[in-house]
Amino acid sequence: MSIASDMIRGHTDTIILAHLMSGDSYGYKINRSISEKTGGQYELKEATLYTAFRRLEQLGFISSYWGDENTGARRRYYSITPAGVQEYHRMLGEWEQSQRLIQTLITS
Amino acid sequence: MSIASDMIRGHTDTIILAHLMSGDSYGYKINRSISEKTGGQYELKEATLYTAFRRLEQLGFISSYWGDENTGARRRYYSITPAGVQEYHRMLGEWEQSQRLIQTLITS
DNA sequence: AAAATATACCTTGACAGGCGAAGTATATGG
DNA sequence: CCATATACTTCGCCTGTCAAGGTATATTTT
Repeated sequence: MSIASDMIRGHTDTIILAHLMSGDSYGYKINRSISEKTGGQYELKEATLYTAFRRLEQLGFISSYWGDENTGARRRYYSITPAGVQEYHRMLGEWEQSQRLIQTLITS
Repeated sequence: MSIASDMIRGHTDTIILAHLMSGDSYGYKINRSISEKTGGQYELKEATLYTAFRRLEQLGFISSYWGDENTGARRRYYSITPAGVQEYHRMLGEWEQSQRLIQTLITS
């Protein structure tokens, strides 16, 4: 990972929700996907990822169920809920806004 | 303040360095300036601001001296150091990079 | 004259998120 | 049979933010 964690902090949840917008998935795969999408420049740490799942489920933004794999390790799948979809859009809006704000503030 | 702190987190130091790029200044004024620049949408909390000053000075990115006001409250002025200027440019680069990364990851 | 407000700085303790480290379990390739 | 890949989980530390409280001086209001 080459990007500072504090830059991503506050976006972890949105990144996960974004992935689930394209359909149910599970932890390991989501992390793989992030790594691929960024050309290996970024990946969530496992502890961070699974902590985020707990938090998002707690908040009602995602729900989970065990997959019925008959081979390999068991997988816990996650679905985004309607509240999660709404939250995702809200977060996107915040990103747009904060992006402009930060740009204003860090260019001297 | 209407913007989530976690969105700004990781940029506090850069915001301060950016301000000092335009010349020496002191805490209260910098915070005012941030508030004005963002139309009141964002302001650093005092504790956060002064913690950041300590951190940046510790790291050698800024240096401080007491102003010689003969009226009003005393002011501690801050200067950006050469190392701070370098760090500022590095941070700007990180911002460009992470901005692209986040954009990639949060748009489904 | 007293009280309120603005300027200006500082410290303490709590909290939340990220993450290193370690552990559990199954399947596959050498 | 052992290493590696897949897949999930928990514990405890670290760091940055911030609410709350404090100090001190000058101006404005009552």
